[in-house]
Amino acid sequence: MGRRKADPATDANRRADVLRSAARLFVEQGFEATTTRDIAEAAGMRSGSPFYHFRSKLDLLKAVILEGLANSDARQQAAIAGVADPLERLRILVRTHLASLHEFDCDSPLLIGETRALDAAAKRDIAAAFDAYQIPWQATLDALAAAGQLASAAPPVRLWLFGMLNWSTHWYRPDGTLTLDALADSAVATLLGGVPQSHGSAA
Amino acid sequence: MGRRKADPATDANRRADVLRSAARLFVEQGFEATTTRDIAEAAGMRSGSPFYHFRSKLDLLKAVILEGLANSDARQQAAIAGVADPLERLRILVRTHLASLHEFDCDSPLLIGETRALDAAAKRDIAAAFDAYQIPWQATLDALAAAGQLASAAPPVRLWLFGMLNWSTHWYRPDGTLTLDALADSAVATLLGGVPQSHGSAA
DNA sequence: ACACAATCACCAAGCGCTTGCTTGCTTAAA
DNA sequence: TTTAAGCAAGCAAGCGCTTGGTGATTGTGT
Repeated sequence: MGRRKADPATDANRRADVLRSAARLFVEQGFEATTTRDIAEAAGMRSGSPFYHFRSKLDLLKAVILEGLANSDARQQAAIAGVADPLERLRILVRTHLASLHEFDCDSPLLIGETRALDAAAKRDIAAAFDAYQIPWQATLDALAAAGQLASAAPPVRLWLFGMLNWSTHWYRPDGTLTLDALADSAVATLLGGVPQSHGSAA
Repeated sequence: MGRRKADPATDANRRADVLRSAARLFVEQGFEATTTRDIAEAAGMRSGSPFYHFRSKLDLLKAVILEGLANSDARQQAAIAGVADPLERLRILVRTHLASLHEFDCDSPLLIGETRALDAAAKRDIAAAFDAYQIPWQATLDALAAAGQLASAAPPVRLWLFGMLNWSTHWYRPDGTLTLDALADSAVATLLGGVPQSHGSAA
């Protein structure tokens, strides 16, 4: 029994199934705590089959992170397209970033912070992709600083901002009362030091 | 050959040696990537000996985190004793926190973010200790908000702040040009939205 | 149109190694 | 003599990964 389904459209996406199963498990329990058998089972395969699509578990991790970064970048570009106001752009960037972090129903989640196991070469590739991801952020921060809405847009500010947002995976629970919209507003308000500005609902 | 050294003062601290070796390795390579054999070797023991002092690897992790939290709390309390100005208190809290994160030459480092492997009971104990650690922070933020130096001291603000600082383990390199003092100034300035205020040196 | 080779995607089985942890014993100190 | 602190050896389980084979699909020559 070589395969289960005869639908070629489904068959062509089996590699993507492995990728997505791995992504979800890596998010939920971390890279090291996830076994390749877990991934295979989640994708409806036997224990050795993921290695037909990926050379090693580390290769799989690298692919998951790069694909997550690419998808997040695409969503981000689409979201800020045509938005000129830097403050609105910042809010959108923050909002989509939080979505990529917490709504892993979407194509593929952001998995920064799980790169420790990777070798230097893989880290470099991921860093390059992340640099591209950050370009609109720095531009927006620069614009805000030029407009006097932000005291400084020096590089550490961007890092602090990403720290705020990325660390939210350690405490934010999507099933709680705080929505991602409210979370985004709060983050932007905290960074800009102003009074939280709600968008359509009172904060 | 039951032991190597006959110095009783040294002997009494063998358990602490295991603790410290584990702490350093957990910081450097993460909990899951560190084997109990690594820890034993770092402490100058055979592979099974750590289990005389700790029931399990998870028990060891819990002890490491709790001791790191307790030491950091003690350093923090000592640092802010007698400091009345809330802005200066914030800077000291941030500075000592960054030191606990990055200078693991000190007694025992902060190891938040490695709790995933622990069971619910251990997580509760650690959360309780961390709540105590956060008390001076919230008080200081409240004072700053009352003084009009901070727009809001609502709970998420404290979480954003800890996110900023804790995430710095992913990018800050102590051997770089940026000192911990400058880092602390930058973080405080970013949070308060003002111009970075240097303490004794130009920023 | 049809035989047939090649290929794709996967399974069944398991290999070699590492892991956390245990057991029985030993030595120095109290 | 008893206890504290550790060693030497190893066990059972689990790990990433490999191997050889198999049915379905695709491509090719006639």
